[in-house]
Amino acid sequence: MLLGCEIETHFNGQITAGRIVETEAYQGTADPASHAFTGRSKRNEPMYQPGGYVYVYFSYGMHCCMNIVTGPEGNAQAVLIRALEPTQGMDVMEGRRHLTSKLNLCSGPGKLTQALGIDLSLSGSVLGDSIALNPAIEPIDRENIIAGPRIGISKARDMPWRFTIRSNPYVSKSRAQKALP
DNA sequence: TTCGTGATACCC
DNA sequence: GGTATCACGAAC
Repeated sequence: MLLGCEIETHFNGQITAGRIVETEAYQGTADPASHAFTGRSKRNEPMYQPGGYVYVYFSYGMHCCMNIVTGPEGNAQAVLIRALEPTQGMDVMEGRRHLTSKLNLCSGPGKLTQALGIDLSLSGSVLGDSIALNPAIEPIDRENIIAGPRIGISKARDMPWRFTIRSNPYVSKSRAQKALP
C-alpha cells in the first residue's frame, strides 16, 4: 500500500517531497481503463517492467501524471499517484507551481508532478535515484482508508479503486465528489 | 461549465 | 499524412 509513503525527488540539488494521500489502481491488461488495456506500446512500455519502475504520461496538452509500477514483470499493474501532502521543499514547489497555497501544491495528479519536477523524461526510470519512495512515517489504519470510484475515466467506472486517507485536506477536490452517472 | 493544450495511437 | 482521444487544471 502506497498511501502514507513519501515520494522524494532530487533535481539540480533541489529536494522536494510529499506524503501520498490519494492513489488510483490500474490492474494491467485486463482493466479497460488502464493504459495497458490496448497492449504494449512505446508509451506504456514502463508499465510492463517489474514493480519499482516509474511510468509518466502526458495528458490533456499540459499535464504529466506519475504512476508507480507495482506488479511482476509483464503484468502491467500500476498505481497513479493523485495527491500528496507536501513535506519537504515547500519553497521549491511553490516556485515551480507559481503559487503559495500549501493546500493546492500537490492536490491533483498533474499538480504534484509539476511541484516535484517530474516530466516525461522520467518515464521508464527506476525508483531510488532522482525519485525515491520512502516508507510511511506512520502506518495508516485500515479504517482510515476510503475506497471509491476512479476519476476522469469512461470505462470500468464502477471499480472502487481510488484510495484516499480519510479526512485528509490535501486530496484532489474539484472532481472528488462527482457522483457516478 | 468550458476551454486550452499536445503526445499518442491508429487510421488512412 | 490526419485526427480523435485523453487516468486534467484553471479560468470563468
